[in-house]
Amino acid sequence: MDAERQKRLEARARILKAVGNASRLLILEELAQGEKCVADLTKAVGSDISTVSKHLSLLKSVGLVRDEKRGNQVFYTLLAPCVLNFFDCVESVLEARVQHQIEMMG
Amino acid sequence: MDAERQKRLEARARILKAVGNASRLLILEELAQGEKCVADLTKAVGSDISTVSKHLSLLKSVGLVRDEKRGNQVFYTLLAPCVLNFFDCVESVLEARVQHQIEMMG
DNA sequence: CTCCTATTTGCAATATTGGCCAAATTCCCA
DNA sequence: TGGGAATTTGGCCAATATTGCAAATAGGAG
Repeated sequence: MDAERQKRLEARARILKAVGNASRLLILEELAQGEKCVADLTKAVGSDISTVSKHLSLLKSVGLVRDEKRGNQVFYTLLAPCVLNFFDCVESVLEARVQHQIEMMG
Repeated sequence: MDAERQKRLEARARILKAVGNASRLLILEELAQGEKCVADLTKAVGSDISTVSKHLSLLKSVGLVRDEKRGNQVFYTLLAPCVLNFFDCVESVLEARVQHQIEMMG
Protein backbone atom coordinates (compact mmCIF):
# COMPACT_ATOMS: atom_id res chain seq x y z
CA MET A 1 0.00 0.00 0.00
CA ASP A 2 1.46 3.38 -0.90
CA ALA A 3 2.76 5.67 1.83
CA GLU A 4 0.33 8.48 1.12
CA ARG A 5 -2.68 6.25 1.47
CA GLN A 6 -1.15 4.66 4.55
CA LYS A 7 -0.87 8.08 6.20
CA ARG A 8 -4.39 9.07 5.32
CA LEU A 9 -5.76 5.82 6.70
CA GLU A 10 -3.77 6.12 9.88
CA ALA A 11 -5.07 9.62 10.46
CA ARG A 12 -8.60 8.35 10.07
CA ALA A 13 -7.96 5.32 12.22
CA ARG A 14 -6.71 7.51 15.04
CA ILE A 15 -10.03 9.33 15.18
CA LEU A 16 -12.13 6.20 14.82
CA LYS A 17 -10.10 4.45 17.49
CA ALA A 18 -10.88 7.31 19.85
CA VAL A 19 -14.57 6.54 19.39
CA GLY A 20 -14.15 2.80 19.82
CA ASN A 21 -14.26 2.66 23.58
CA ALA A 22 -17.30 2.36 25.83
CA SER A 23 -16.21 5.00 28.32
CA ARG A 24 -15.43 7.48 25.60
CA LEU A 25 -18.72 6.76 23.87
CA LEU A 26 -20.47 7.51 27.12
CA ILE A 27 -18.54 10.76 27.42
CA LEU A 28 -19.54 11.73 23.90
CA GLU A 29 -23.17 10.95 24.61
CA GLU A 30 -23.05 13.10 27.71
CA LEU A 31 -21.42 15.93 25.83
CA ALA A 32 -24.09 15.70 23.15
CA GLN A 33 -26.43 17.21 25.75
CA GLY A 34 -24.14 20.17 26.21
CA GLU A 35 -20.84 21.03 27.83
CA LYS A 36 -19.89 19.24 31.04
CA CYS A 37 -17.05 19.55 33.51
CA VAL A 38 -14.70 16.69 34.31
CA ALA A 39 -16.33 15.97 37.65
CA ASP A 40 -19.76 15.56 36.05
CA LEU A 41 -18.39 13.26 33.39
CA THR A 42 -16.57 11.28 36.04
CA LYS A 43 -19.86 10.70 37.86
CA ALA A 44 -21.41 9.45 34.63
CA VAL A 45 -18.55 7.15 33.70
CA GLY A 46 -17.79 5.79 37.15
CA SER A 47 -14.04 5.36 36.86
CA ASP A 48 -11.33 7.34 38.55
CA ILE A 49 -11.26 11.02 37.65
CA SER A 50 -7.72 10.66 36.36
CA THR A 51 -8.89 7.99 33.96
CA VAL A 52 -11.68 10.18 32.69
CA SER A 53 -9.30 13.08 32.33
CA LYS A 54 -7.11 10.92 30.15
CA HIS A 55 -10.02 9.86 27.99
CA LEU A 56 -10.87 13.52 27.54
CA SER A 57 -7.35 14.42 26.66
CA LEU A 58 -7.36 11.71 23.99
CA LEU A 59 -10.66 12.92 22.56
CA LYS A 60 -9.24 16.42 22.52
CA SER A 61 -6.01 15.32 20.85
CA VAL A 62 -7.93 13.96 17.88
CA GLY A 63 -10.09 17.05 17.67
CA LEU A 64 -13.42 15.62 18.79
CA VAL A 65 -13.83 17.87 21.82
CA ARG A 66 -12.66 21.26 23.02
CA ASP A 67 -11.84 22.27 26.60
CA GLU A 68 -12.31 25.57 28.32
CA LYS A 69 -11.13 26.42 31.79
CA ARG A 70 -13.50 28.54 33.89
CA GLY A 71 -12.56 29.09 37.48
CA ASN A 72 -10.94 25.95 38.69
CA GLN A 73 -12.98 23.64 36.55
CA VAL A 74 -12.59 22.58 32.94
CA PHE A 75 -15.59 22.31 30.67
CA TYR A 76 -15.57 20.05 27.67
CA THR A 77 -17.63 20.56 24.53
CA LEU A 78 -18.39 18.22 21.64
CA LEU A 79 -16.83 19.64 18.50
CA ALA A 80 -17.98 17.09 15.93
CA PRO A 81 -21.63 16.24 16.56
CA CYS A 82 -21.53 14.33 13.28
CA VAL A 83 -19.93 11.45 15.17
CA LEU A 84 -23.35 10.85 16.67
CA ASN A 85 -24.52 9.86 13.19
CA PHE A 86 -22.13 6.94 13.37
CA PHE A 87 -24.44 5.38 15.85
CA ASP A 88 -27.34 4.94 13.43
CA CYS A 89 -25.10 2.95 11.15
CA VAL A 90 -23.67 1.01 14.07
CA GLU A 91 -27.14 0.21 15.32
CA SER A 92 -28.12 -1.07 11.89
CA VAL A 93 -25.10 -3.37 11.96
CA LEU A 94 -26.08 -4.63 15.39
CA GLU A 95 -29.64 -5.29 14.31
CA ALA A 96 -28.48 -7.08 11.18
CA ARG A 97 -26.32 -9.28 13.39
CA VAL A 98 -29.26 -10.19 15.59
CA GLN A 99 -31.36 -10.90 12.51
CA HIS A 100 -28.61 -13.12 11.20
CA GLN A 101 -28.35 -15.02 14.47
CA ILE A 102 -32.10 -15.65 14.44
CA GLU A 103 -31.89 -17.06 10.93
CA MET A 104 -29.05 -19.35 11.96
CA MET A 105 -31.19 -20.78 14.75
CA GLY A 106 -34.28 -21.42 12.63
CA MET B 1 -23.31 4.01 34.82
CA ASP B 2 -26.12 1.47 34.67
CA ALA B 3 -25.43 -2.02 33.37
CA GLU B 4 -27.87 -1.77 30.46
CA ARG B 5 -26.25 1.33 29.09
CA GLN B 6 -22.82 -0.18 29.68
CA LYS B 7 -23.74 -3.18 27.55
CA ARG B 8 -25.17 -1.09 24.76
CA LEU B 9 -22.07 1.09 24.66
CA GLU B 10 -19.75 -1.89 24.66
CA ALA B 11 -21.59 -3.41 21.73
CA ARG B 12 -21.19 -0.17 19.82
CA ALA B 13 -17.58 0.19 20.84
CA ARG B 14 -16.79 -3.27 19.52
CA ILE B 15 -17.97 -2.26 16.07
CA LEU B 16 -16.29 1.12 16.09
CA LYS B 17 -13.06 -0.42 17.34
CA ALA B 18 -13.14 -2.74 14.36
CA VAL B 19 -13.09 0.31 12.10
CA GLY B 20 -10.35 2.06 14.05
CA ASN B 21 -7.36 0.44 12.39
CA ALA B 22 -5.54 1.46 9.23
CA SER B 23 -5.30 -2.03 7.76
CA ARG B 24 -8.96 -2.71 8.36
CA LEU B 25 -9.92 0.66 6.91
CA LEU B 26 -7.98 -0.26 3.82
CA ILE B 27 -9.77 -3.57 3.62
CA LEU B 28 -13.13 -1.83 3.90
CA GLU B 29 -12.17 0.63 1.16
CA GLU B 30 -11.18 -2.25 -1.07
CA LEU B 31 -14.40 -4.08 -0.36
CA ALA B 32 -16.36 -0.95 -1.16
CA GLN B 33 -15.38 -1.63 -4.79
CA GLY B 34 -16.87 -5.10 -4.64
CA GLU B 35 -16.11 -8.51 -3.19
CA LYS B 36 -12.50 -9.61 -2.95
CA CYS B 37 -10.75 -12.81 -1.95
CA VAL B 38 -8.25 -12.96 0.90
CA ALA B 39 -5.25 -13.13 -1.43
CA ASP B 40 -6.29 -9.92 -3.22
CA LEU B 41 -6.82 -8.11 0.06
CA THR B 42 -3.48 -9.39 1.29
CA LYS B 43 -1.79 -7.84 -1.74
CA ALA B 44 -3.48 -4.52 -1.00
CA VAL B 45 -2.67 -4.49 2.70
CA GLY B 46 0.86 -5.82 2.49
CA SER B 47 1.02 -7.82 5.71
CA ASP B 48 1.09 -11.58 6.14
CA ILE B 49 -1.97 -13.39 4.85
CA SER B 50 -2.64 -14.81 8.29
CA THR B 51 -2.78 -11.28 9.66
CA VAL B 52 -5.23 -10.21 7.00
CA SER B 53 -7.32 -13.27 7.65
CA LYS B 54 -7.56 -12.28 11.29
CA HIS B 55 -8.59 -8.76 10.41
CA LEU B 56 -11.30 -10.20 8.21
CA SER B 57 -12.50 -12.54 10.88
CA LEU B 58 -12.78 -9.60 13.27
CA LEU B 59 -14.73 -7.54 10.73
CA LYS B 60 -16.98 -10.52 10.20
CA SER B 61 -17.49 -11.11 13.90
CA VAL B 62 -18.91 -7.62 14.34
CA GLY B 63 -21.10 -7.98 11.27
CA LEU B 64 -19.39 -5.55 8.92
CA VAL B 65 -18.54 -8.12 6.27
CA ARG B 66 -19.78 -11.47 5.06
CA ASP B 67 -17.69 -14.35 3.70
CA GLU B 68 -18.51 -16.86 1.06
CA LYS B 69 -16.37 -19.82 0.13
CA ARG B 70 -16.18 -20.60 -3.58
CA GLY B 71 -13.76 -23.27 -4.65
CA ASN B 72 -10.78 -23.02 -2.44
CA GLN B 73 -10.96 -19.30 -2.02
CA VAL B 74 -13.04 -17.17 0.33
CA PHE B 75 -14.67 -13.98 -0.93
CA TYR B 76 -15.50 -11.17 1.43
CA THR B 77 -18.27 -8.63 0.91
CA LEU B 78 -18.98 -5.34 2.66
CA LEU B 79 -22.25 -5.64 4.54
CA ALA B 80 -22.60 -2.15 5.94
CA PRO B 81 -21.63 0.41 3.31
CA CYS B 82 -22.90 3.08 5.70
CA VAL B 83 -19.58 2.86 7.51
CA LEU B 84 -18.12 4.66 4.53
CA ASN B 85 -20.16 7.70 5.56
CA PHE B 86 -18.12 7.84 8.74
CA PHE B 87 -15.26 9.05 6.68
CA ASP B 88 -16.86 12.36 5.72
CA CYS B 89 -17.29 13.20 9.36
CA VAL B 90 -13.80 12.04 10.16
CA GLU B 91 -12.39 14.15 7.35
CA SER B 92 -14.20 17.18 8.70
CA VAL B 93 -12.63 16.58 12.10
CA LEU B 94 -9.21 16.30 10.47
CA GLU B 95 -9.69 19.52 8.56
CA ALA B 96 -10.91 21.33 11.65
CA ARG B 97 -7.79 20.18 13.43
CA VAL B 98 -5.57 21.58 10.70
CA GLN B 99 -7.52 24.83 10.79
CA HIS B 100 -7.04 25.01 14.52
CA GLN B 101 -3.32 24.41 14.22
CA ILE B 102 -3.01 27.22 11.68
CA GLU B 103 -4.78 29.59 14.04
CA MET B 104 -2.47 28.61 16.88
CA MET B 105 0.55 29.49 14.75
CA GLY B 106 -0.76 32.89 13.61
C1' DC C 1 0.45 33.39 51.74
C1' DT C 2 -2.36 29.16 52.93
C1' DC C 3 -5.87 26.03 52.28
C1' DC C 4 -9.19 23.77 49.49
C1' DT C 5 -11.10 22.09 45.22
C1' DA C 6 -10.70 20.57 40.39
C1' DT C 7 -7.91 18.69 37.13
C1' DT C 8 -3.74 16.78 35.03
C1' DT C 9 0.50 14.12 35.01
C1' DG C 10 3.78 10.34 36.21
C1' DC C 11 4.18 5.79 37.20
C1' DA C 12 3.36 0.85 37.49
C1' DA C 13 0.37 -3.09 36.74
C1' DT C 14 -2.49 -5.41 33.61
C1' DA C 15 -4.91 -6.23 29.33
C1' DT C 16 -5.40 -5.93 24.49
C1' DT C 17 -3.71 -5.63 19.85
C1' DG C 18 -1.16 -6.58 15.64
C1' DG C 19 2.21 -8.97 13.63
C1' DC C 20 4.73 -13.18 11.94
C1' DC C 21 5.71 -18.12 11.67
C1' DA C 22 4.36 -22.74 11.64
C1' DA C 23 0.81 -26.07 11.72
C1' DA C 24 -3.85 -27.36 10.67
C1' DT C 25 -7.80 -27.23 7.63
C1' DT C 26 -10.46 -27.21 3.37
C1' DC C 27 -11.13 -27.94 -1.23
C1' DC C 28 -9.89 -28.96 -5.90
C1' DC C 29 -7.69 -31.87 -9.28
C1' DA C 30 -5.06 -35.67 -11.04
C1' DT D 1 -6.02 -41.57 -2.40
C1' DG D 2 -2.33 -38.00 -2.71
C1' DG D 3 -0.66 -33.39 -3.73
C1' DG D 4 -1.05 -28.56 -4.08
C1' DA D 5 -3.20 -24.00 -3.36
C1' DA D 6 -5.97 -20.84 -0.33
C1' DT D 7 -7.26 -19.80 4.06
C1' DT D 8 -7.60 -20.21 9.08
C1' DT D 9 -5.85 -21.19 13.65
C1' DG D 10 -2.56 -21.41 17.53
C1' DG D 11 1.47 -19.80 19.66
C1' DC D 12 4.36 -16.31 20.72
C1' DC D 13 6.36 -11.58 21.13
C1' DA D 14 6.55 -6.54 20.95
C1' DA D 15 3.98 -2.46 21.05
C1' DT D 16 0.06 -0.01 22.63
C1' DA D 17 -3.90 0.93 25.57
C1' DT D 18 -6.42 1.19 29.95
C1' DT D 19 -6.66 1.87 34.65
C1' DG D 20 -5.83 3.50 39.45
C1' DC D 21 -3.05 5.59 42.84
C1' DA D 22 -0.21 9.20 44.29
C1' DA D 23 1.95 13.45 43.41
C1' DA D 24 1.98 17.80 40.88
C1' DT D 25 -0.41 21.82 39.14
C1' DA D 26 -3.74 25.69 38.74
C1' DG D 27 -7.30 28.75 40.60
C1' DG D 28 -10.23 30.81 43.95
C1' DA D 29 -11.42 32.10 48.75
C1' DG D 30 -10.15 33.53 53.13
